[in-house]
Amino acid sequence: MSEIRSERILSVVRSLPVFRGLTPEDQRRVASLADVREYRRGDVLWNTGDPAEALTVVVSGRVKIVRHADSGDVILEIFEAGEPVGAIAVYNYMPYPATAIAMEPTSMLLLPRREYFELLDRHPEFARGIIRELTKLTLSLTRKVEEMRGQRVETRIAQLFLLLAERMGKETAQGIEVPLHLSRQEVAEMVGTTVESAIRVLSRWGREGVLVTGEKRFMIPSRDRLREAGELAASNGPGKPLC
Amino acid sequence: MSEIRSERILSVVRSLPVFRGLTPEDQRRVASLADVREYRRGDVLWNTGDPAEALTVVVSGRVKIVRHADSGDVILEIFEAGEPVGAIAVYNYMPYPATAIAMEPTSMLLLPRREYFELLDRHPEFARGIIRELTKLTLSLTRKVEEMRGQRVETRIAQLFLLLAERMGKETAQGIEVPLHLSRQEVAEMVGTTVESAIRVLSRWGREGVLVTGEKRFMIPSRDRLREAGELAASNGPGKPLC
DNA sequence: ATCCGCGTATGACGCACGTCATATCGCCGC
DNA sequence: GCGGCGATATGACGTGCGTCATACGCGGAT
Repeated sequence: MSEIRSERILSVVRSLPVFRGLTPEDQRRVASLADVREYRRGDVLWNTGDPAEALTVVVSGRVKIVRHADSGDVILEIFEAGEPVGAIAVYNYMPYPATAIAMEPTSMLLLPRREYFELLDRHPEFARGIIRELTKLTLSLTRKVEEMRGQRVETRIAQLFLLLAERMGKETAQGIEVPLHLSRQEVAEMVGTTVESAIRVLSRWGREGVLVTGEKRFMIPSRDRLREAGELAASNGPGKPLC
Repeated sequence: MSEIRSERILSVVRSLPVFRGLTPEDQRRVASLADVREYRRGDVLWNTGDPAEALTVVVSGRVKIVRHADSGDVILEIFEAGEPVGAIAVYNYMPYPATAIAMEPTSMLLLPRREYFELLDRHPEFARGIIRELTKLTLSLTRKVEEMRGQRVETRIAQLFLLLAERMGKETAQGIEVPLHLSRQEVAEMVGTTVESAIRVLSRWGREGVLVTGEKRFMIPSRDRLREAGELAASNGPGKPLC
């Protein structure tokens, strides 16, 4: 029983890119100290303010990072398989600055902080991998700030889905498929608007065939049509009163 | 001449917290490889897309990081003395993702990438300092994203100045002084709005004595009054139709 | 079957704020 | 002196979208 479990954890460790640079014996050590946990959609991995005692890496599934503001929640980021979540908090002995929630059935690997630091010190390659992830995160936040400003809601939603298509889109016969179950509420939280506005845009695009919501996924028949739907807005006649 | 200069660079290196953990001989080595440059207000340190060939640390003065979007510019961050700027870009061999501009007479220390990496590898303490700065940056961006959403312009400007007061405010007889020369345009770019809106809010607050613009600085007579000016908005009667 | 809760959808209303136009006040160069 | 330029200011106008209300379909609980 426990044998089977530890065998499974070892294979999980081997499968994660962050641990690829380690020696086989270090991988075994990591596996012996790590734990794997399963979550269902909606499960809270941790809340804002919880102490960060372990490095958590997404093994499969997806996790959203949410900040609760008075004026509604904001989804800061979505992490996928292979990505470390909350590496910053663990590193700095700080409480988690935001809440983490599973968006689908998800399994996570947990590595105690102690061991995390040891790896950082002994394996420069591991450290670089972590820093690279931090970089991705920073750039993504940067882009988010830039997009948040001024832009119309339609534009932001279009950009969101174009980005998602780039990150996790699969080409199919009918266009690009984004295999992600996002509620209208979640879309709203990602672009910083209200549910109603998100619904209005998405249902209209659904009718127009620009972006079709399906069973736990979205379809983008044409990247270009989505892009221009976001750009030209309700611009009807000539003259450009829009920014 | 060159002697005097290198002497000066050495003292600069010694004065920067990031290099404090180094051995004296390493400090001397860093100083011998580093360079110091001076800029005036408005000078461009680098543009978006420029190759990042050196780690730059603010010695004195202030630098703003700007992203040029179609719909206007956005100020992402302001760096002060002691803080490394663009550490991410250098680390990842990537072109700078944003433009850096001096906001005041500013001097910067430039350390070639090669040496930067050597320090990272040989001095874990140095690496930790860098990661700590990255952390601060990430958290700051996180907060920015959260504030950008939904909030009214007044609220965002109030939060901006409360934050600045916290970061660089000095208590005086008339209140908190923020010794920073920000044009209305720059305020607008920091909170993601237009010059006109920023002007309207700031000039009104000036008349009301909530936030007074002075010669290259701002005065906040009362933190609380500024806070409530941002919160209650034009809410007059009871009932809360505002978010 | 009935009720409740949740996600989705759609309409009406109003306001905050972006846009455009205009004006004043320095400061600089000639 | 004058004209041009940039920063600050203020008013008028239009609208995107947040707010509120209402409605419908669906799954789970009793």
